Amino acid sequence: MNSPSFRNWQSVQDEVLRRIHAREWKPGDLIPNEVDLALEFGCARSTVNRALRSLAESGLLDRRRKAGTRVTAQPVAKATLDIAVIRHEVEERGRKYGYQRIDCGLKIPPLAISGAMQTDADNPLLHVRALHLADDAPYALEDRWINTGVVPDALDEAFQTVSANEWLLKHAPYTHGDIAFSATAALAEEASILSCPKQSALFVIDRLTWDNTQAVTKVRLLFGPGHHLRTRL
Amino acid sequence: MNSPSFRNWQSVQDEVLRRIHAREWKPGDLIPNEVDLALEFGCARSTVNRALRSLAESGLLDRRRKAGTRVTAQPVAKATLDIAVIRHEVEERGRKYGYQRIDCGLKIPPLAISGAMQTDADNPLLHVRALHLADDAPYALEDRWINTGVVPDALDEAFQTVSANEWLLKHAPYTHGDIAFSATAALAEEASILSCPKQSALFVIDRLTWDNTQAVTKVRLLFGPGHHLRTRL
DNA sequence: AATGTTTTTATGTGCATACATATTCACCTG
DNA sequence: CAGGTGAATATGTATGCACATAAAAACATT
Repeated sequence: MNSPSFRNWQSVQDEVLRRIHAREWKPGDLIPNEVDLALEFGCARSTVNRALRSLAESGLLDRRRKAGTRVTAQPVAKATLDIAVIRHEVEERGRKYGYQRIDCGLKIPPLAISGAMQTDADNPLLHVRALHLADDAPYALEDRWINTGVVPDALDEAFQTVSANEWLLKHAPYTHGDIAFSATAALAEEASILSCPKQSALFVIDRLTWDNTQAVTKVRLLFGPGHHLRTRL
Repeated sequence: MNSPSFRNWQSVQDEVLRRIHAREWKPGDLIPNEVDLALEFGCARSTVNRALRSLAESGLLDRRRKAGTRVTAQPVAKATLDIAVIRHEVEERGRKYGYQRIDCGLKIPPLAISGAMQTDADNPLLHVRALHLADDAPYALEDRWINTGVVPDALDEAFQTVSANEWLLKHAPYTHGDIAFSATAALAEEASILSCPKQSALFVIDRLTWDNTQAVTKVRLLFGPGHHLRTRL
């Protein structure tokens, strides 16, 4: 029973992963406690702790004080999506990025918008629409409302060359956000902007960004047919 | 300049977050090193390390040895989606879960499937189609191919009452998976199963699960119109 | 049996220290 | 000046120890 040196937390983690995967420890099973594992692996308890904590964070282990550590029965796969600036997203795929502002101006928003952003119904917000291009073809249509009460500087911007997407990241701090993915059929105008048939199935990302209790911006991104959002898990 | 006790890593993290958010440390800025921060906060370096490492994991800080720690210029928002078993997903929304198997049998898969799964083109796979219901209304259509070479036990299952979704999680180990989200227009048969109009925009999740180098299963989930996948960031 | 109290136990965290490792930066050499 | 070399430095991690904390389990009390 030579223990081939599990002296760093990565290798401890690998070994634990191996045992889970090899079903030596089955889903739902209680695994040995940290002290015993440290003894077996010939390392410090804190090293084992680091490894197990990391696995718990990624959802493979369930840990509770006194109750011990067990293999998650039905691991909730955690797909981590990287929502980057659209320009980066396009360039990372090796395509040329392009940007066209469509329109921009202060407007009283629809009730659905002021409601979601919790602003007064008669309070005008900055509305910006723009098209993101990849290799000169339409990539995504951005429809955004900006709370000028929170980001007054946005009023001085026309978003002609810099997308609101990027400008806001640089100028508007935020604490958290809600994001939702869905599918919708292209309306006539949307279809014409994205140069796709009317009623095409579009991939949608809705994002609402908050600075503590105040909504900063609400954006809807419509992606042309065939768009895929991929990740690993 | 009283330092009101930053003696645990959470409060250190909160304070760092506050400074980033208050723009005392702006995007791109280099922040003080761990030793200095530990001194300022009156705690051990390892405590500061824990706090900063955690922030780096969530993408708010960029850390490099010797180069130091800086506030991420354009934070890549990491949206973590929890992809649970569909039954749990439905029940968590407080709705009644239902399940109907549509069909199930060994079949030679289309080339697109055998190609993606890297199985021989003439190798039959187990094909299962099923409908998931929420409050007796169609919720998601599951179309799945199972590699019986990897999960031979699946042949003994008819998936009449237990969904392949759940059965596999319990019986088939896997190491990793690819997942993709997109939108598609409902074909005639899909529309009829989901009882929605033909050509409706459906939300799609495609998942391909691997056990090391062998594909375990490939599944396509079609969600009815109006479905949203939400998360926080 | 129902309820409240104490003990036990596994994880969670903090600290001081030491050493590892990746980079940068300054310096040296041809 | 180009290019290589080595010192300096910030983060990364392992260790041993101590104590905190949650929660189960054992025990006592009514």
